[in-house]
Amino acid sequence: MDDTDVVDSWRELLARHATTWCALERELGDKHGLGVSDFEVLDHMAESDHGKYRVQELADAVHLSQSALSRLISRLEKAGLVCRNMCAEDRRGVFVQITEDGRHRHAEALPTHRAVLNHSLAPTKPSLAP
Amino acid sequence: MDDTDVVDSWRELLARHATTWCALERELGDKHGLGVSDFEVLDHMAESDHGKYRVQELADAVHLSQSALSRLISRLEKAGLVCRNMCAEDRRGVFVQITEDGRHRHAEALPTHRAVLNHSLAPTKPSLAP
DNA sequence: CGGAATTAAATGCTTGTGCATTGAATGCAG
DNA sequence: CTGCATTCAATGCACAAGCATTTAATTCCG
Repeated sequence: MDDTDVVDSWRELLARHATTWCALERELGDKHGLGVSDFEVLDHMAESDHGKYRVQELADAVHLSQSALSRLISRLEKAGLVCRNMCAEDRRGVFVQITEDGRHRHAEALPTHRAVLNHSLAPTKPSLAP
Repeated sequence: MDDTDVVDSWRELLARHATTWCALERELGDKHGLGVSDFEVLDHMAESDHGKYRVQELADAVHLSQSALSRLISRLEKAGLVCRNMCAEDRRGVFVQITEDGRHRHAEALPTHRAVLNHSLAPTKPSLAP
């Protein structure tokens, strides 16, 4: 049994992750004033129409801790991209909802996001070179 | 042209990264008192015999900024796993070298590292199920 | 040779993150 | 109904990471 395979693919994963994340951070930050996690959250919320999410749900989606997400939401809320709503059935829970501004910013940033991914993730996907 | 492919593979990459990184952090931390980046640096230095590396070189290897690595080295140095040596040819440069203790800790942690990778990264590699 | 531009690494500062705790609301058992 | 355990989200706290700056040594060019 050769661990080398796994180690290699882990290293490659790390490299791809670092490169892409970094590029996203730069592009999204410079052009739209968003961090990668910010975008990821908006992206998730923009996907569905109702747009009501529990904090923990979002935390799982973007692979952040509950506390990190709580603060992230606070920042987005302050920026007006998201709002918190009391949820009637369970009053300790909170519904996070994307605002119109949020949808707008997300829509603006989306092409940038896709572009970076295409540029940064494409090379190793299918072999394009004949 | 469908961006969905790229987006999906990015999300999968994020998920794999988060899961694996998290597991490594926990296991390496609990069992050996090492962070993932700590291990990554030691792992890199343990590979070669001479074991002399420039700071920037290591920074590239583990995908961290130069400043982050400078402090990381400081921590490892304080822990006695690594030492800094003046490099004679260029006196602003620094050679970082793994110590015997460092090699020892690395050797101890290596099985844990491999185990986590095998467990956490295997599922999606080759299809084992017939 | 001497001064300007460059490079290596360290440090000040700010920020995002995780862990642990807290506070509030719910659920469950007696 | 009362009390205890559980759950959701927010907050205190500590820390690692990146950016910008600093300090020191080197290189380049006149």
